[in-house]
Amino acid sequence: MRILIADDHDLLRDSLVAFMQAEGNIDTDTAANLDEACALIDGHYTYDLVLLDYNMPGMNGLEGLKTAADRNGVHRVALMSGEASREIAEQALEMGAIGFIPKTLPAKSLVNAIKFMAMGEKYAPLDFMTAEPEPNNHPLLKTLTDRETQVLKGLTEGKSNKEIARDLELSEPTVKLHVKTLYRKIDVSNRTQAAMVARDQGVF
Amino acid sequence: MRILIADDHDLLRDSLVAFMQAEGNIDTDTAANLDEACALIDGHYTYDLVLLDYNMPGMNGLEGLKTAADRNGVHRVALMSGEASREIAEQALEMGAIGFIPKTLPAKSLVNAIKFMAMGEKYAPLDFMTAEPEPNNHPLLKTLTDRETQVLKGLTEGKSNKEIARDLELSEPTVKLHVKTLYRKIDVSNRTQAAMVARDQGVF
DNA sequence: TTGGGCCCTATCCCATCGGATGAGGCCGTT
DNA sequence: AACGGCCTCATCCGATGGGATAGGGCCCAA
Repeated sequence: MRILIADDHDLLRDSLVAFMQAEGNIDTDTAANLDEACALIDGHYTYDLVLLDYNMPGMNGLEGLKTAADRNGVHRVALMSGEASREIAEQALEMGAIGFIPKTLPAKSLVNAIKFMAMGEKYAPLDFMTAEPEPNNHPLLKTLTDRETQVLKGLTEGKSNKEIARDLELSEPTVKLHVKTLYRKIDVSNRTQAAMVARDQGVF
Repeated sequence: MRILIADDHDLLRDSLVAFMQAEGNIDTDTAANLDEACALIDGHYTYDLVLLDYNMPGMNGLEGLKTAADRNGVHRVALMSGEASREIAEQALEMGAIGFIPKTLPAKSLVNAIKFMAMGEKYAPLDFMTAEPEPNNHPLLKTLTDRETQVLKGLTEGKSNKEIARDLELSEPTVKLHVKTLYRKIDVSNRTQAAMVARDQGVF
């Protein structure tokens, strides 16, 4: 069994390799970015599993997943990430990834998941995938009312007031009011800044 | 010597602990999020170094750094991150962090850096800090001209066309032109969407 | 030299946004 | 009962944004 681990974190990569070797019977190659990974994939080995980090040079979100998955001789590609959300995991699986691994997993589960996928099984940690869209305890949202939060979400999606109004079944003036008040609360002066703040804080 | 490592990645945490123990003479506590870390800090141990992951639950950007640094008995706090940019590193150091560690460091350097900081020295990897604001090979920017790229940067900062024009020493109509054309190129219909796309792709 | 790409500027138009003001309804606490 | 918080809607205003159109300049390649 041969797997390829692509991640730009030296420590994580080496730790994983050590663990996999301890399992015996598993050959592990590594790459520090997508290009290196692709070069190895195009090489003379066939991998039972290609494990890609979501946040590594060359990935550009889920584009890199497609890039790697479209190569000859690639059977199974899995995504690995430290911070990615359920949505990204779901998108990856929809795009044909055989699995998704949050780096927050304990080492043992991590190794098991990799072996599991290398054998052709789909894998995604149940508790992670079934997690509620999170109650969102974010401090920034603490200061916002329900409506304001909904409106802010609309802003982060680049919607106009009119669109937000339609989606929430409100009148436009009402939306504008919420917009204005939430500007004051998070201390910004236009919708783009509001959206960026929300994104920066990882609210949604 | 006693240090506290706070990171939500089980594997990374355990690996680091193993490495530190192998060094001997270093007691290492761990936490999986900021709250746990703060609880330990408030406990009966005094840490020579508190190492915080930038992307862990409770951090909310650099807020968490302040939260931890403001506690009693905290001498030295360092930030650790897998993907953070130079700017964040610089901000952290400005805020009083004793160091910044990219997780992309080889294990050996990582351990040395931690020991270094625990002894009271400031640390930041030279090649990382002095790296150019990166030529930015991002594919999205490949399709944009220089001016469009500059304008897009302005958009991600939530600026108005007028502000962008002033900053770039252009007239407002010119900025509007660039804005319009870059909308077409990245297939969005307003500035907020453009800003979000740029942010999602990690362009700036 | 004749394009074409990129850059700059200008004007005009309408839609949208940001903000202020006023008003009413609902609900829970005081 | 009175108040405050939250939600709703309306009208009006000036500023900004999105888009079209039209012009000119520069430079490089065909």
